[in-house]
Amino acid sequence: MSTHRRPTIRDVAELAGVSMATVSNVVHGHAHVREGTRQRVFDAIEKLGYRASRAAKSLPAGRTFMLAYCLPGDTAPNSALDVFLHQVVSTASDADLELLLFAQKRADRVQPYAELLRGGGADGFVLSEIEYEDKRVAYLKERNIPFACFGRVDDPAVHWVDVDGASGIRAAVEHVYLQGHQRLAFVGWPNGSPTGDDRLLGFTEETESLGLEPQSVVRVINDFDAGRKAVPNLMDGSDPTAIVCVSDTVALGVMAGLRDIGAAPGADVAVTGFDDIPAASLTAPGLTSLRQPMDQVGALLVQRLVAQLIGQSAPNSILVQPDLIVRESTTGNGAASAEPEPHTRERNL
Amino acid sequence: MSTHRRPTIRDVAELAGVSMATVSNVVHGHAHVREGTRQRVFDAIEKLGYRASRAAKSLPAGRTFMLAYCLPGDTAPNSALDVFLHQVVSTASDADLELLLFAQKRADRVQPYAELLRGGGADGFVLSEIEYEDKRVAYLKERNIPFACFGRVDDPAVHWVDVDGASGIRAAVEHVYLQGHQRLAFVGWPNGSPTGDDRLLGFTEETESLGLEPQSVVRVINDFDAGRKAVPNLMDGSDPTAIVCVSDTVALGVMAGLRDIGAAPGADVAVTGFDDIPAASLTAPGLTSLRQPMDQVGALLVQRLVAQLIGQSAPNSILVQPDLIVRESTTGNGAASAEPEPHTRERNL
DNA sequence: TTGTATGCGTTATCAG
DNA sequence: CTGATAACGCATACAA
Repeated sequence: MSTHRRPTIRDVAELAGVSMATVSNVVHGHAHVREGTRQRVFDAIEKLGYRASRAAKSLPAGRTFMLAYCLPGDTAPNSALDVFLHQVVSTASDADLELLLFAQKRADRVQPYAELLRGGGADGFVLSEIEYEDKRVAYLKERNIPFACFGRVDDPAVHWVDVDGASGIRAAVEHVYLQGHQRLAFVGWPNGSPTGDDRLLGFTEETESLGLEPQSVVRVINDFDAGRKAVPNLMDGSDPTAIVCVSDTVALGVMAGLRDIGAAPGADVAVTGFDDIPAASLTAPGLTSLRQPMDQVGALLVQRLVAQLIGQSAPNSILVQPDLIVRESTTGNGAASAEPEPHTRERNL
Repeated sequence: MSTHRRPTIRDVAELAGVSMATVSNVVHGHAHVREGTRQRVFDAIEKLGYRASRAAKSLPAGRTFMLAYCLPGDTAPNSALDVFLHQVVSTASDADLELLLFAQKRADRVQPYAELLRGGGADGFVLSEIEYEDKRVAYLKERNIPFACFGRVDDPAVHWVDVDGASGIRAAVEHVYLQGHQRLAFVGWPNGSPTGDDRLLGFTEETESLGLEPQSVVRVINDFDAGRKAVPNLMDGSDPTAIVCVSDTVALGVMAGLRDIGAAPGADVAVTGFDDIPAASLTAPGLTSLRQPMDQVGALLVQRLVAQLIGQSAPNSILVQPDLIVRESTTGNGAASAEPEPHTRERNL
């Protein structure tokens, strides 16, 4: 029928035959309350289905009991967002915090934060897609607003969690090396992205540490076609037998590029990616990749944030390790098993 | 330095030399205010960067100025969520509404809604993953709480937006038919999912309407391997030349299954999917699919919701059309161009 | 046209 | 141990 008015603390108090203050005390365990009244209050709460209204709590407390997260802007469709958000929401919920979502409409990365803050805001922010000299970090830090970053920040006072991309790529390099590959190549992103630079670093470090000659590196934007078109350049001189890529999207492009020039990815040339997007396991051959533990990251971020909110100290920066997922693109048997016979019939070309 | 206290309506009033009520009137355009004072108030607001606090507004208004959305539970990683949420958030923002995210922890689909509602809640809900006889729909409707569903509901009073899956599949069937295919098969989901049933309906309708014999149909869960394993059954008797699938995930599995038995998807057997997940364009051959206009859906849902909130009538149900994206899996030239030479060298097998 | 006073639901302070 | 009361920031009758 009609929307039943939500029960207030006064309703509970009347039903239990006590004052509002006593109800509040019972709920928060503040003062010592006689067991008898305590029980009556709990019964009334149960019976009425009472729960303190967020808005009413907010007002005197000066807090919102909400965390906020700004959706990444014009980036590519992000399947990891799903599990990330899930974990953020449910970890926040464990601390009785809710998650407010907002988005940026213009190019200005800071404006939406400022806007939200002016309107009552949130108790803390989860930031992702951190860039060098991130304006948002500066803005929030200056105002003493609690936040935690998914992505490293070069400031010991800032709380952040990041995936160890360098270590991930090192694992990939080691993996293909153990498969017998000596001539590797790296397809990276353009200079200037913390994540991209970090992953490239892992490649350089590990190939050096293995005593390999300097290996060829090309840089492309994070795009299937860009990866595809990079292959001819790559196979120009050094003829690598394994291509380590900065991302799955690029790696899948590279695989297509290899086919373009008549090479079988996985069989002729090993390929690795990063991120373990769904497509990595949905293609033949499957793409060896590095899975980011987005659930861990989400949980840790919120835990860091909560620690700040309750004024509890804790380590400021955490590096989590990605998991190497080995598939046929580096073992060669996938392409074979998926295509037991050569394609002989072709149409339309 | 320290967090500057947010300016209140009182600060604005003092600076402008008027009362709080006047400020409120100016902001809401309620009463007629003399142009001079109006300007002074606006100046003060501008200067102070004032914006009414959400919590303080909420209390007397009995509204939260927030919409809420419950993240889908244990479903597969959903890259469409990204653009969907983006659109929901930004459309809501156009109506000065924010989006609260929550999640369900247990099997009970209703409990998180009840919980949120008890704690102050939200002004309206966006629901997705609608099932037959959806408990949440019943719960919210019973309590007169505004909501809008992504997914059809068999109740003329309920506001919903859905993608026309039947029509999408009809387009796919027509497309492969025009490519010369007469023996089709459909790989669907198990009975009981509104979306799956709808898509199957489109297949049945269109093949009938084209005057084709009843075509074979198999049902599998929405899983790559399930699709892959379905192929042998499919090729048992009728030997279809085109396989229409209920989803991209299944379709990609089917393509792998075809390779398993030595058939080249795209060249030997046409395959279509649904959803246009990123993987559809990241494989060779590319997968012909149907793209759901998630941005449209998100915007329409919020618009429906807002219409309810301001008591404005509007059509309750909207069916949006998916777009057929034709790729090489139904034209045959993709596999060819991507693999100009047969794979002759194979390792490890 | 503008100002004053009250209430929204909660928590915290202070008496009893 | 328990109850009254002020305050949080805002909107809205109502008064001037």
